[in-house]
Amino acid sequence: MAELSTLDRIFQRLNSHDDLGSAEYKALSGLDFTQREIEPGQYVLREGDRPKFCAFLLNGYVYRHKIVGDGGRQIVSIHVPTDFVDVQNMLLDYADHNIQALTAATLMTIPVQDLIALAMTNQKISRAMWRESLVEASIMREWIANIGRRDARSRTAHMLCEVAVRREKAGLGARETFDLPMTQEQLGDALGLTAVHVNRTLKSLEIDGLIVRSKRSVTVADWTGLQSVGDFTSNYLHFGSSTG
Amino acid sequence: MAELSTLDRIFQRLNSHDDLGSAEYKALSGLDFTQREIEPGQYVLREGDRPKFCAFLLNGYVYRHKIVGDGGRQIVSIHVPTDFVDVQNMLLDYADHNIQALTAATLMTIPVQDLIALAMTNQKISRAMWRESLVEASIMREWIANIGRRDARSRTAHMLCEVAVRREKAGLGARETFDLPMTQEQLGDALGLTAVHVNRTLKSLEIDGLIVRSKRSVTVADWTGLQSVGDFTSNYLHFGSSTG
DNA sequence: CGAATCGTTGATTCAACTCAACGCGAGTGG
DNA sequence: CCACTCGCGTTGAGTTGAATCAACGATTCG
Repeated sequence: MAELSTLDRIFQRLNSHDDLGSAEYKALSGLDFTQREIEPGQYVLREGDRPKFCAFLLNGYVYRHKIVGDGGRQIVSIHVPTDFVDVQNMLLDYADHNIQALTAATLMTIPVQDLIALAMTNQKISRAMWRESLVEASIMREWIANIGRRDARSRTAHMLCEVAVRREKAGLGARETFDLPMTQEQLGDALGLTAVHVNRTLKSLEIDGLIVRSKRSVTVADWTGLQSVGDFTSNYLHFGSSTG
Repeated sequence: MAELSTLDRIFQRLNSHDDLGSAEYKALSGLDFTQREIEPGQYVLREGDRPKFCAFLLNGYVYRHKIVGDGGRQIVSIHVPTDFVDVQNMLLDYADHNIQALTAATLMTIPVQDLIALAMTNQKISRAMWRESLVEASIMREWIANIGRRDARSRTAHMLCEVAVRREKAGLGARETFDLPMTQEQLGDALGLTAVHVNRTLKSLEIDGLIVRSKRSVTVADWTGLQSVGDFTSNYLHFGSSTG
């Protein structure tokens, strides 16, 4: 498979939501893209900021989080390449959460106003971007259920499955080969657990032969088993377009 | 204040997201509305169903929930009158969650295809509905943080604050007078707690003078106190339009 | 090579769950 | 009109999953 251009990747992503044509491709190509390299831990947007750019993630991991009153942090979503990391804020006056790089990452930023203007004049793009935000919301609902109703083992397995499948869908390799470079502290913040308990939970999953760990990375060893422990199905990821 | 017609209420709701004009009012009035009365516990939509209608809630409470593998239930959102209860599903091929009436409720249903068609031809309506769905997503992020990072007391107080404020915003009376007719079982399913623990938590909030309970209803006794215990601010509800 | 960050493990505590009994009010049927 | 049931709320006792506290390894990086 030939290397895809950035524009192709954005087009392909939106095209997965709605059937786009050459008019849309042309319209997208007219956007004012800026490539931006960010370092691990760097903030893309802070709570309270007015969003000025919408970003398409080309490389690396990015996550969004909220800080609660006692200083606790909750990661509310994780983004893999080909995700838009800012559709959620596009039409809102200020960000209700922080966006931060997990690893070194490459973003393609687009001025929010331009993107809104494009969506307002192109139905298909509007529909595709809207759908993108709805699928994200569906993932959030699953996270609510995951954190609210599954125990640590199941919850952790579920999250690993989700990231594995989303990476695979994005063309980043088979689900069995994915790599998740999060610290146990960060995993805890995503799962509503403490780092210590994440450590014990991962160990337990490894002992059961479901995952393999080496250094700071996790690999799936037994997909079926992990899926079963994690009570995971990919329905809520809504692969397949609205017109299909 | 004169009684508002259903159409006025829908217009007003969308107008809170984006400045609409008479063209939008006229377009909305052309929609094929059907009023539908539903009973407590009745399903509006089931997981896996293909959404055919989008509903505007006129009266009563409605909630959405997911069932996890071990039979546990997690409520992922609660709706008060003037909420749209189905924008989340509009562009998705099948529902990833259930929608059920909490109390007797009145819905105004609109065929999904008609509403999409309208949005695709009217930028302002499209933008307003899109924004409606983004605000809902913001509420879900707050729920993730609430369930993941706050203890039972704070978590419960936070949810009470949210419903109180959303009801007030919808013109259903001051936040101190709201009534939440949920069983403790249902509250538990919304908060990721058991009914027994909800009972103890509510009791504790009442002893501290933050709420008053009588029969199956909760009233706010000390708003400032409840807000403080619940670590609640209304930022994430994004009152105020995108153009303001 | 030292410092800092992150992972690992054990001991202990605690918040929330489970189990179980009982109370209460609304509705129902004899 | 009372007895019965049923669903829900309340309370206590005991258990447990996850948090906390604390120490020590391992890894990375300047």
